[in-house]
Amino acid sequence: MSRKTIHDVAAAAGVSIKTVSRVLNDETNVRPDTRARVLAAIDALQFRPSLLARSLAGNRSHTLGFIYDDPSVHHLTDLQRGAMARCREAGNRLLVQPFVERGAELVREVVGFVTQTHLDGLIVTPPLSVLPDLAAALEERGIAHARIAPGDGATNVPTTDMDDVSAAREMTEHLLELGHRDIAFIIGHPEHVSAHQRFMGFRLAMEAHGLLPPAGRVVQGAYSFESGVAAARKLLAARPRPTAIFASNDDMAAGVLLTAHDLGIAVPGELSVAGFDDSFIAGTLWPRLSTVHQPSFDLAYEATGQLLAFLKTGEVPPRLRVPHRLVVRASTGPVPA
Amino acid sequence: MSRKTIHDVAAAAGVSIKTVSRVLNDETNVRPDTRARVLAAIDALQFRPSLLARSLAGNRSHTLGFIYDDPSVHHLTDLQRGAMARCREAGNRLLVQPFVERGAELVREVVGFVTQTHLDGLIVTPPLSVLPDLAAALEERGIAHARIAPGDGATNVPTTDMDDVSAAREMTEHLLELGHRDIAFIIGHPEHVSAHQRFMGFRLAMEAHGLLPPAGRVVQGAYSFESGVAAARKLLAARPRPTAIFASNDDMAAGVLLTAHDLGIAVPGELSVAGFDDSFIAGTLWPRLSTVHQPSFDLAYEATGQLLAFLKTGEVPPRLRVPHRLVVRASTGPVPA
DNA sequence: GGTGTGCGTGACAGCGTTGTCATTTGCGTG
DNA sequence: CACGCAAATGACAACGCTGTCACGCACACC
Repeated sequence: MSRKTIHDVAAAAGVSIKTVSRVLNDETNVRPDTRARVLAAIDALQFRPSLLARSLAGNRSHTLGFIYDDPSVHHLTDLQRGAMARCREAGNRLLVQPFVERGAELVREVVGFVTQTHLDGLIVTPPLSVLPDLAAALEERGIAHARIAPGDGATNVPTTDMDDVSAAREMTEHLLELGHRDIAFIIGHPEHVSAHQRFMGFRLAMEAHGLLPPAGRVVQGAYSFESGVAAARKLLAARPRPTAIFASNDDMAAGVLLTAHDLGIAVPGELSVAGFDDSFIAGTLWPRLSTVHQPSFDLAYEATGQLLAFLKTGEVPPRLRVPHRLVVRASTGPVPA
Repeated sequence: MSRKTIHDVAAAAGVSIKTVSRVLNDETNVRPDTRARVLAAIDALQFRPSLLARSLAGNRSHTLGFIYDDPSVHHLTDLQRGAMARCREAGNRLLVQPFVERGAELVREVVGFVTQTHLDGLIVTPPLSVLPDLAAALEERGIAHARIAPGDGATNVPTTDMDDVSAAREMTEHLLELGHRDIAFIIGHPEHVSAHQRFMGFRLAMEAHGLLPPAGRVVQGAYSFESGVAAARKLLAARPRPTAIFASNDDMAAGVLLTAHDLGIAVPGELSVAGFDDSFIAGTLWPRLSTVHQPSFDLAYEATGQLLAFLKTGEVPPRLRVPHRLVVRASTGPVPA
């Protein structure tokens, strides 16, 4: 099957290739009957325009890049799905690419990626979205992009995020309402701003109740399941034990849950466990995990929409904050007597 | 930053664009000092060749498509990672695209996808890899592709799979060795051949011990967590209860585990639970799930390698069977007295 | 009836590479 | 020192589309 080209269609419809091009791109100034004739020819020949040629000739590739370096599978998958869904609706494609480098190397790789593939724009996900040198390089070179959860501070590019501070505060308040006072906290990967923000939310809620997290009750994690296990081992070895552990994402909370089970500690009878993200895993754990629903899909969906809008109009839409939601399930309960 | 082109490099190096092209493509017949001069110019200008132009002019896009329609997040993610890793090594790119259609519609969409984007080839994952009309259409049109786990039967395209039958048999034998006789089985999504093969392996092992799965002990699932919960509810309501449940993937096994916990049934004390896949989730569950390690990453990695080799040499490599491995953890134990 | 206006259409030059083929260069040979 | 041949290089078309601009034509206007 030799490739059908716009010339074949033009010949079949008895028009010039330019008219075919007009029909393909829904341009005006084509007589209805001409358009119909071209459409019929396209259909008859099963013609599909070459996106390569189109991108090369026009100045837009109708392709966005999605760059990431995320340890959390579920969160990432949801982000990717959101971005892809929005791209699909708009008739664009999404090129997904991981980047593990940092600093100048990262900048060079990303810029190379964009130039090589003629990307229209880039969806930058955490933790890449917080890197100032990458942000600077993209802006300097005029590479359109949207940032997901880049942390606080003004940006002059499309930005979406959620209120991690408030969300963590709400979860902490939920634990406080259950009577817990001795609450431990597992911090996420330090490269992610969300890790700091969630910790901040925790502290604010505690302080509002006149509480300070006692020494040894705050442990550094890395958003991974294993880091949750390690943190839980440390926390649960202490005497007295904390009555609740707030892990700042679900993967780490899963590690806490597993460790508690291993040690024969009843959840939530003797220990309450809270997570963050409401990822797939949260509903599969026993007891079902109390967590914060993080709108990962929406975050990426909206960011992509904003980027597309920016590309069209050139105007930077205002920062969009996607709502979160406390999800109380079975892993949190009243403080033991 | 206006785009740097091969012309800029040619001018800077004082050679023709064709010579630059030769250097870029590692062709012979370029004097070492000329090559060095061109390389220096490329470096100085931070030049990156346009992949679009290259694909359009040459006849290869150095891009493979990865098509899927899989309900199991973890398995899919691993496949995708494997394919991407192999592509990276070979300097190719991977375009990931889901397809939910079936029949003629699917064929049209996939073929359109390939033509539009000038794909060099396609990695076809289950369950798409089992569809005969898709396979026929691809072969008829001469679209190079590799199939992952297409089921039995000869194929004349690069193919990788694992031995689902033997793997399921081994797991069943493991349960039999623990003394279980009343073993229930949850079948996977019927569109996947692996579902049938795993069930087959289970039956073969049972029959080898003179056992037939009693009525009501075999339940249809769909490879999803929810279907595992539903199946477990049914199975665990029966009196007497089975002493073991073999769910044909980990997500369903997670559902079984959760349900058992909800019902206060001790695992593995009163009930052994086995899964299949050894996905991320298997290690996060409590008790840690006994399962079969399915080499998803390798499967896709090898399939991609085979496809690349086929594109280069035109020879179809022999079907590759990737080894699996029984992973006995804590969810299976001796039959209760 | 000449003129301006705007719609519908086509010719043709790019876009940034690779492929083909012609041409130049360098070097060993008689 | 001329000659021949292979190695090195270049000119230019081609890939399949869009952008630019020019052209022809119908229509309304004074």
